[in-house]
Amino acid sequence: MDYTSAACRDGHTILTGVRHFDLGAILDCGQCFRWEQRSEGCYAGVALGRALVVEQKEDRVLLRDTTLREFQEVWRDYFDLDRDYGEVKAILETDEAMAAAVAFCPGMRVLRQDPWEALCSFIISQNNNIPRIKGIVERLCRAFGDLLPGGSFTFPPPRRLAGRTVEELAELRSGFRAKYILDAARLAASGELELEPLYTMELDKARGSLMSIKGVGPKVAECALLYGFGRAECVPVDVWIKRALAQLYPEGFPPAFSPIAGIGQQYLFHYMRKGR
DNA sequence: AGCCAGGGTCTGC
DNA sequence: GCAGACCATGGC
Repeated sequence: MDYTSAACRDGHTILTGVRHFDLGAILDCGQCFRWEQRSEGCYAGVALGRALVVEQKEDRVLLRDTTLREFQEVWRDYFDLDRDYGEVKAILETDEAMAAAVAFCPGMRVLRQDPWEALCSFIISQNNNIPRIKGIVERLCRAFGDLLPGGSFTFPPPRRLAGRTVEELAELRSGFRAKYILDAARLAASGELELEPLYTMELDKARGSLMSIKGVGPKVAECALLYGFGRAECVPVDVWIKRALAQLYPEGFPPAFSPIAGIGQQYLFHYMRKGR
């Protein structure tokens, strides 16, 4: 567990002794698209149907207007706080190149996001850049999500999108991805594609299942599994990771990485893009 | 103007 | 199986 204590004061939950946790890096490294920086170390966003303002100062993390119960039931898992990233990094640091990536951003973590949101967001991500992905996702939520107190919107569930038309989704300036979003929503809403089993299904079966969606190839499937279904073995290979693999790991990642290779991928991705 | 952005599909060999 | 055209959009 990567924090010492959680306590509620004046309606806010305060975590102390938080380790291996760099809020800014976690929320702005291309794994999620619904958080905006408000000020230094302070971010506002929506996840799992709830709005949150969260702030980090050194080893303390403040979750505004959050009961202890909500922290325990929702955010503790979302921020992957039950995982000991000391152990993860001990494995990764046995490798020289990965040790450099970890050293560049020791506070990186992989979030446990809502599966549908992760799937849909990474469908939108294809051949796209992060600011524009965020824009499309935001317009999608404003158009079809539920209004929350405070003015933000939830991510619309499959049922809500399944009845839309390609034209309506294209109005979000999602381009050629509109038909893919719709196909995913219809499959998920009809039950033809069940998401819940993908948490535990044999990996190659899960990959195949996701790739039955139009517009979902190996990269998007891997992203959905890693970020949405907590499958830490999954390694999305985009152009950056492809370059890194070619240069540093022509034989692939060391086998010892396997159970947490996807987390290693996140350190490496961030290092490749933002490091030096 | 041309290239790139956390890719995938479709076609032709 | 694999290369190449094409796909919408926006920033640089």
